[in-house]
Amino acid sequence: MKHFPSPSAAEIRQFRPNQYLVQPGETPHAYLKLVEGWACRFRLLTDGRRQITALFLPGEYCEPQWGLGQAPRQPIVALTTVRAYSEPMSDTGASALVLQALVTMLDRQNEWIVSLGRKSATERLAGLFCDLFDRMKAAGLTYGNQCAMPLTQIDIADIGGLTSVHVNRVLQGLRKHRVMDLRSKWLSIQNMEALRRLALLPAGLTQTAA
Amino acid sequence: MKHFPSPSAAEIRQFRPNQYLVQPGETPHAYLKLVEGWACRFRLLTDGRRQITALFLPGEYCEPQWGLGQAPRQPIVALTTVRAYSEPMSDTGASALVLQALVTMLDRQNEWIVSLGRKSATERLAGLFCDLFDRMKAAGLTYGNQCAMPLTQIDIADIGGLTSVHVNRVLQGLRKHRVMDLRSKWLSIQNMEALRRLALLPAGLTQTAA
DNA sequence: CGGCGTCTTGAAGCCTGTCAAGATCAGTGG
DNA sequence: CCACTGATCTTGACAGGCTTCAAGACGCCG
Repeated sequence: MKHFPSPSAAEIRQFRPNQYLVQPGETPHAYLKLVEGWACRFRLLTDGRRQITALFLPGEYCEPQWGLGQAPRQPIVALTTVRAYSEPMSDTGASALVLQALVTMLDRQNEWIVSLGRKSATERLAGLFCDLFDRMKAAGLTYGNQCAMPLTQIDIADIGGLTSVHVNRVLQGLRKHRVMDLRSKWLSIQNMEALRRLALLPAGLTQTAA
Repeated sequence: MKHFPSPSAAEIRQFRPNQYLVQPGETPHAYLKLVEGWACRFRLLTDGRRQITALFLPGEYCEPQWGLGQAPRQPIVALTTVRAYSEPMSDTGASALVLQALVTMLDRQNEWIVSLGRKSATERLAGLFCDLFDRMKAAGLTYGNQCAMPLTQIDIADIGGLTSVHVNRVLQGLRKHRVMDLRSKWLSIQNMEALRRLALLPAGLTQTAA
């Protein structure tokens, strides 16, 4: 965790899986933008229940609200090996890019509240993988209808408010019906239309093989 | 907190229960700040399931992200009679107050994701009423350990991701154990410490009778 | 090759939902 | 002041989605 070799702060930091990018209460000095790897923010209840409240994918800002003088409330931990760019915060206020990231995060959290409150396990997970695939595509990291998906079933459970046992069963269902196949950290979507339908999303205009 | 006595735009608008303050896609011309009454934002799924994604109480800004060039994605409807102040948006960027409101909303949504994902019905509702009571207190609208609570059990269900039947049973449980009593749109908290404990919150420093 | 985390599977149970009916309450009009 | 109407609240019986518990299989790594 060496830093500040040069006076001008611009810098790439590297983290290993399960290493904290930031812990609650730390005062952040820069925006963190992921260059490579995945990270997540989460909350741990006293009895061990865990809920993941945000995922950060390559190209995305971690916690743009730091620019508004907000100290982190929840830890952020690397899910894979992560390389992150530390972008100095300007004193003159947050950039348009950062504010855009903030609004995107708000929207995403809103949708996730709807999922957790009113959708079934299958609908939730279908929606999750639609979202993640789109974000991976935005990062240029998809190959046809496939992309990396470095989450354990336990992670997925902690995103979806489920148990890993049930996640396993839902994934098997999706596999059996040829909707998508998630295996050894690799996602391949066989029927995007069906997946979007399951997620209760409007018909998708994404590319399909057929 | 009134300003802009000039003819230019400063204005109070009134809404009746179930009237929309704003619908998705409309371009907002001003910040809406509630002067009196409650409102909520929600999403309706095609099969009728409803999830409320935010509550707006007196003194609070509806949707501060409008200032960042974001069109509303979900409708906002009045739960009671509402009077709202239309605060003109400055072209020079969002005010510190509005940004503060934005960060608060992000935090609150985060907490609610944790509730919906990992907490039981009782824990969720206890947390909800703690939060609402604190916000009513901030608005100067509490009387001892009591305040107005103009939500139907159906509304509460749609906030908590539950059914109104189950909400009813949870409320009866809280009543029986002398934790709180919600009846005819009036909340009275008999045991704040117990309520906060149920909500899995850190010990509260709020006023108690004992 | 042993160990540890993850994945898979089965059986049993519970929290919450569904369905349905009656009670209570608020508002309206006579 | 009272009957009427629709929304909300309440209660009971039953069902189901998801969890819990437990054990075994698999895969990765030193």
